[in-house]
Amino acid sequence: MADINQMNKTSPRAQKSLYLRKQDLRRGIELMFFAYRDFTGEADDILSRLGLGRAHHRVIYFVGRQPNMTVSDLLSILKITKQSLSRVLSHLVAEGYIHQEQGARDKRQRLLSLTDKGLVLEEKLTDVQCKRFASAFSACGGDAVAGFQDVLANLINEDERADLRKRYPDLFE
Amino acid sequence: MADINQMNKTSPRAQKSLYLRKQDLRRGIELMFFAYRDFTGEADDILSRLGLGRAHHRVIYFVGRQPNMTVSDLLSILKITKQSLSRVLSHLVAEGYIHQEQGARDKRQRLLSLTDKGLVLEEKLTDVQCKRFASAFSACGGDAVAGFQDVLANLINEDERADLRKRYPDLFE
DNA sequence: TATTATTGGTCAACATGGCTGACATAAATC
DNA sequence: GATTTATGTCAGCCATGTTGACCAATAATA
Repeated sequence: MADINQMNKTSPRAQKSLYLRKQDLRRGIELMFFAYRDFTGEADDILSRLGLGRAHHRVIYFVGRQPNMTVSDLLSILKITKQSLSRVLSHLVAEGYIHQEQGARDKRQRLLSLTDKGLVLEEKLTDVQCKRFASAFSACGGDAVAGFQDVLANLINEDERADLRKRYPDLFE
Repeated sequence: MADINQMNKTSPRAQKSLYLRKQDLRRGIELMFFAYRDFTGEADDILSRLGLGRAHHRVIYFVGRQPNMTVSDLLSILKITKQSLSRVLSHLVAEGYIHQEQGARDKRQRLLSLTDKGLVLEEKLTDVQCKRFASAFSACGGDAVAGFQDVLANLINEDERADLRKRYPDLFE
């Protein structure tokens, strides 16, 4: 596989679908890199001014999305160790962004939710990211958005996709 | 903006395009998070067994894509500090993944290219990521791929997009 | 030619956010 | 009563970003 691009040009019979050529797959890799970087950039700036990082953002985002979730829930979404999460979560609780209360059914559980302060920050962060998406979506139209969602969903590991489908039924339409 | 979803349901006159509702924008955020994590996961595993990280991957990838690029070129693509790059790049040179030679036009420049060892690793890493894209693209079809590319391109900062268009004319079709 | 700007390297220090391992505790469950 | 589960905590390591300071070689220019 010295040069698949070359192959595609010189050997019509080996021609793949237009979107499965090596150059198209590489474009996917590159677009993901650049888009993800800019997608997170603005929020990172806001966070850094507050002494917070991207890890804090993830916690705030997912707790905001699903109030009263447990630490376990969060761990299985973020797929990091509890020690890593603990550091970030403790900080957010200490700074008053996150409120935790004992679970009723299982008293060991800490049910996590955003405080008012946390909610304000969550809205601010989600807002800048949503604006970016709104702008991109508007520029591309509904069919492109559907394709975007479809491809991203299929980039997710299959088992993880099944888990997510259960947890967030509306994530995949 | 207590609850835009609620608003969309209860106030038909405030209804936005189907793909610009808050829930759709949030879906974009979430899909990006999960897809990016899994997109990088396999490569990260390969790299960690070699004592390398994602930062090394980026260098290997972009040097592989554009041999004989300079350190400056790489810095403006990766958008990290030269000190950060230096650490990673020195390591890759020491480990024999990257070859550097003095620039002919400007003797200060180090022109970077992959060694045979570097090329082997680059192909292995690119291959696992390309396979993921090939699988996702196949599952979704060409229209979805076009939409995917279109949306990602529009998520990139406008000025950056212009720069990229000059550097990699084929990145945006 | 002398000065300035560019390209790049280096050293030191620090922060974030992953990781592992070990151990503690309370509550639920078998 | 014993075991499993949910969670916390402490200690340390590693990768990868940051800033600031400073140096050297080369290129461009006044």
